[in-house]
Amino acid sequence: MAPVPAPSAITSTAVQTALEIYPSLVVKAYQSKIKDPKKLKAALERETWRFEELPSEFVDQKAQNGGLSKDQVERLVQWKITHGQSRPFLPAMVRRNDASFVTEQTALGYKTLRSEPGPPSTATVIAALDAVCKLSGIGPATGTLLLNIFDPANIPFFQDEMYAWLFAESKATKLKYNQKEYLQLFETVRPVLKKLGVKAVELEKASYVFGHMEFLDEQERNKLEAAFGNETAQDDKQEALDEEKDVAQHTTETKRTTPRSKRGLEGGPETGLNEQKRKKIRSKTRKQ
DNA sequence: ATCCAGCTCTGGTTGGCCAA
DNA sequence: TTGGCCAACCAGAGCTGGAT
Repeated sequence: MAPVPAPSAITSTAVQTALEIYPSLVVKAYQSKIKDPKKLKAALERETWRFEELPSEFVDQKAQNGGLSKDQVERLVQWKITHGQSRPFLPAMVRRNDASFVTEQTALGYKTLRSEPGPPSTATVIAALDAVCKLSGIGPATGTLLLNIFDPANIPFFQDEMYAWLFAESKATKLKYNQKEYLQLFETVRPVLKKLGVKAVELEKASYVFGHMEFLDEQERNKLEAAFGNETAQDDKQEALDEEKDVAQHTTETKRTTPRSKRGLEGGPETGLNEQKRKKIRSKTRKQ
């Protein structure tokens, strides 16, 4: 299989082909990791909900300057951990948030995005991300998913597959899923979206296909390879190098992983280290 | 062969700690 | 006070092995 072209060398043909392949690839990817038929069905329903039903039901909420409901956020988190790496504790953490606080903070994040006409600047995205990351269980990775619901055209979801494709050289390095890494991704994706005239959510799906090519059948593989062949690589490679230099400069200016303002917001008898440690001890005792 | 309890694996989020 | 690093923590899915 031919290697996936670099982001600066990718063509809209390749992205469109990946988008055509995406629905069947998702089914195969889910089948590979979910053995229970009922859970598989639920996961595929969530997949449809996230990309088709939620955007339409969110139209009204957006028009009323509203945020996401707690139920919607919980379901998105559930989708995220099925779609990507399993993080079973995340739903429980998100569940701890007060329903009104969830709507409040997502609305605040969206208000920040709305304050700027056109595609949001890096500073605006950081500010919006800070707002949604005030929620328990929502870090930069999940936070970008919430922002992506508001602006699927310009704000990419921090997805493993996308990062791996954008920064192929970083494969050996373990992702920290912090704001710094997301800003790297954001800055790199922006020119690609502009050049190809595609939405961030479409590039998200395409990169998922690029990251799971082991699930392609022969026909799909050939189709994608043919699409890769359309690339105009030479001119773009220098551009890619220049972009990478720019990104390196930007990342030296980024902020801390977790906003300090968020620290200490948690509390109460059900949260915090002591409770976690008690649970750990209980768990260990049970195992003995 | 089947069932089921217990074990292991997983990595994003959080908060403690230290340096500047 | 802020930034950066890093270990602790979470619990469901899948796996394993003993019991029937």
